[in-house]
Amino acid sequence: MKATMKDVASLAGVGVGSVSRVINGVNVKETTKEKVLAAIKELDYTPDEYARGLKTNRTNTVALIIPTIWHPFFSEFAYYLEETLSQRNYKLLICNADGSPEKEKEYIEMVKQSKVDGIIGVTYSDIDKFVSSKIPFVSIDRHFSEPISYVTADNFLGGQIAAQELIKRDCKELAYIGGISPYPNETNNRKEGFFSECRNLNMNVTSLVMPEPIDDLPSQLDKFISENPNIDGIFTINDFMGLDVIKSMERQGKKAPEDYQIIGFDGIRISENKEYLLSTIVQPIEEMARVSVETLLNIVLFQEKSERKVLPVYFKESATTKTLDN
Amino acid sequence: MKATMKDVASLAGVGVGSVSRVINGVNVKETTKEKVLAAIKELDYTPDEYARGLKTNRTNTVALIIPTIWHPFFSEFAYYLEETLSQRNYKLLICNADGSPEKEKEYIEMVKQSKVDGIIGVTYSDIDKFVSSKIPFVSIDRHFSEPISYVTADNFLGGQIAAQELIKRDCKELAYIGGISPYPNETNNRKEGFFSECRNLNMNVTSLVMPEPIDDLPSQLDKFISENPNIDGIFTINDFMGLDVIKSMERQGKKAPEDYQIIGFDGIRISENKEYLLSTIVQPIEEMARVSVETLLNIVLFQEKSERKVLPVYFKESATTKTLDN
DNA sequence: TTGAAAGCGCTAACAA
DNA sequence: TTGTTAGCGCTTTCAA
Repeated sequence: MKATMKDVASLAGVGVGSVSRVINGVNVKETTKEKVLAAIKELDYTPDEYARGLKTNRTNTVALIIPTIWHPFFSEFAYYLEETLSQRNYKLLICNADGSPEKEKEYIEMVKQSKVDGIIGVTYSDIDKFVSSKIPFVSIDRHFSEPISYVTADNFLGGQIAAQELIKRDCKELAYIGGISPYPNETNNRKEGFFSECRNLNMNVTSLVMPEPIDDLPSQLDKFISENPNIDGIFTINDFMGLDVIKSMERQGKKAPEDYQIIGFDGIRISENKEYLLSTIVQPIEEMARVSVETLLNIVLFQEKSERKVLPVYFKESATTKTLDN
Repeated sequence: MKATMKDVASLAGVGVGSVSRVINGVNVKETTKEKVLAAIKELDYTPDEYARGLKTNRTNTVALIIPTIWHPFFSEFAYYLEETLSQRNYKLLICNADGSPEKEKEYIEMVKQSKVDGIIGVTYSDIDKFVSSKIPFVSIDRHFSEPISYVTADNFLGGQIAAQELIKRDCKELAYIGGISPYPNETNNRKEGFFSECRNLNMNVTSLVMPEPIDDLPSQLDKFISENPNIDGIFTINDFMGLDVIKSMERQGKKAPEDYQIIGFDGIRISENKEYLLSTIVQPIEEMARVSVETLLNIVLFQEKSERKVLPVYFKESATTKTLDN
């Protein structure tokens, strides 16, 4: 049978209060402490988190809601989240919401049930109603109507940088390719930034904007590309879309960076120490994770008000753009 | 303030026992049930999992210990685990152990602390001492000395299949390339299977076996490849190693499948709906996840004895082997 | 079929 | 600095 605090107390010949104090590191005489510690070791005692949580109402657990963990962006994000949380002695629960508002709601309920202390969520569905500003919630890449905390990369800036880099590399015919979600979404600013910068620099842009869920993506890409054969500089809403565009281009016999140049967005890598899949605007995923944890724990622990953090992005050259010599 | 069972009971005009019974679906008169349900809705009540866990000693949570979630094999595995667990109303905690036995131990302790009901672990370090057969633990890809449950793909068979497929495709000079861990490890059977089949078919095999942690992998590969210029069929311990070999080959101006053919192991895909990275022996990751959950919950819920499951693998052709016409 | 009441293992307030 | 004790919100006897 598992040892309880009472067992430790009686073996050590002290009260349960003292045992509790030793464990929580408050005022205890050295000799008492030693006796208790000896008893703890003797009985191989570890405190029951459930009983503790019942009193303190804290679980030291945070839930992450994402569309799917089976995606390098989210798995990298989850990796750094867990690392950061672990340092603060917190645990990480994973929820693959797959765009299901029910499942997102279920996890949000867990805060009320005190199964988790707070939530970090990358959610693209419409769950405003469930996310009241009273629960500790940090959103990634998304504004809610309520004053919810969020952490996001500077998507607008990313779009601007993409335009600059393509133009610097002598692209004459620019294109933007991406999907568009029915829900308000930070990623849309990537397009805005790109267009804005092109306008400033007096460049023309063709675009293919596909409503989500996207139906038969390859055909749509093939069609767009063959209808616009002179395109030589492409910015895609994210790296995965970039990969699809590259494949479509291949089908037309075109290769980057010789025949065209392309920049994605996200900065995805398959795994640590692996390369970027294409030239891309990198989101500072590790920093986003750290800032998310910090923001969330500030709310959980100190009831801080909601905060909004926008983090910088940068261009990372890989194999799909020409190297500038200078 | 959060509503408690007591609040519901007094609003419904019944005792807390009845509320509990309604929630747990046991013998209650219909009229009572209705009153209670109404009160629950009225107060937006949800049971506190902590209090419940304290009594029942169950958390409906399972922990997954892996080296890192930032790896497509593990993130796919975690994806299917979460999906399966979710159907059974269980939650999934993630632990990136990064090969740290301390962190693995910490999570194993969580079973004792009743923070989780059981553990599914892919662990390559030496933690036998902590994993007693008394705690609900399902190991992936690894034998422990104690009679611990495990689920694994048929690595030996995979190695055999790889040999067959390369030979079928007219490879004459075979090679095996992989790392080797100081801890007993299922993945070693991949090599054994490959060698065994080559022996049966009277084929010679060169091999590069590097002790882990591997120091300066690219140089070792370059050296091996330039010293063995006639190799035309390669089997690597896993897909990532395969990718590294492909890069090394590229540095020597060789391209698959024209100049050589290569088969990896794991069946990694970046994300759902994406392609395999190279021709490979596919582990049935989804099924491994389902079987792991089933095995674990049988132990947790029904105290079943440990089970050992070996699941089949299969060859999946992709761009790095020649297509057989028949 | 029910309500009352006894704990589950812990923390924290209180009194000593 | 301590031991004692009252709950935290729930489940589960036990009587009624």
